[in-house]
Amino acid sequence: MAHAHHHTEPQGADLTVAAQTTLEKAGEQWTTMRASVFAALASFEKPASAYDIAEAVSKAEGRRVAANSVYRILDLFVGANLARRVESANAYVANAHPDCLHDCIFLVCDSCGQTTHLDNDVITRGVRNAAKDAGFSPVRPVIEVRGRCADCEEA
Amino acid sequence: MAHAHHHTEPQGADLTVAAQTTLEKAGEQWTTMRASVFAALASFEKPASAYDIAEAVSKAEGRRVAANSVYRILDLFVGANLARRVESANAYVANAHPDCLHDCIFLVCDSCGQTTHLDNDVITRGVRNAAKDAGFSPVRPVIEVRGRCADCEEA
DNA sequence: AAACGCGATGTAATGTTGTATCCTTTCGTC
DNA sequence: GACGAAAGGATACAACATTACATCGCGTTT
Repeated sequence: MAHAHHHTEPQGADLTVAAQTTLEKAGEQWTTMRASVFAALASFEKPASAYDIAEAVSKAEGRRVAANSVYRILDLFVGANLARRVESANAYVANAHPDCLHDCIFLVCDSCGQTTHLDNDVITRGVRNAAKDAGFSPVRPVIEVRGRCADCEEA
Repeated sequence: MAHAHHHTEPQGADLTVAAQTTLEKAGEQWTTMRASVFAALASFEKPASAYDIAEAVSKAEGRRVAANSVYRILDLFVGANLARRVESANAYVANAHPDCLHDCIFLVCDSCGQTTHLDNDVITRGVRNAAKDAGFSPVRPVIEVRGRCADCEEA
């Protein structure tokens, strides 16, 4: 069944603590580098590319951080559900609820880039089932919608 | 409601004729270059990148065809519904039913790359409605599933 | 303490995907 | 044939992603 929970968005410190806890529970280390990447990722209000993050961390640390280090850490984060990749934008967003595993839906505004996150288990279950019926198994749904957000529409 | 139609896949000549007809009906020209790109695209049984296609056309024509020409034509094709872009693979597939406009769902095998195409209007309608309810307004759903296909699973 | 294994990170190079700019060709129309 | 518009070619570059290999820190073994 659909589990009920509030999706109020934790900010700043809370978010980071949740991320650290989750990562450590998964048997991975919460290093300073990982903390920096997570902080940078969380500081964007739009999906950020690996290069955006590399640049942000570089600036924050006063040293050059290479893209591939960022990619490695982002992959780790995605694997641990601390972050998600927005496929249609080649970019990443922090996941405010790393302990909550459901598939999600991203609405990406083509005009301003703002991305909102929906959870709709009815839809995602439908997609999973459709894939399973076609013989696919294991399955990772990618459900995104490109369009114009309400703010950009009225403008 | 879901419209009923058979999705038997037209092959080769039929597919090309349908593509040409549709493109011309849209007021665009069916040039030799476009025919070559379409033929190359249709000749792959998996989603092909623009560079894959550039290479295939280059080989077929015995001259160098640059990626940007291919991109231009693919964009045209996508706009006219002759082809579709698989976002999670940065690649394109020919659309066997250019006259049929519904949103579609791609199942992409992470192991062999084979991609199958589903139509499920119940799901796509759900996604469109969810986006609309969130204030999004023109809307282009991207629904893809990464996983392992039946053939790769049993192996 | 020296040697070792191992995970994390750094460095550099390279590969892949996508756009921008400017120029030439083609083709319909007059 | 002259002309303008659409198509395509050439080149460069920007953005995204991976690979191979070196190094560092740290706990364990000897």
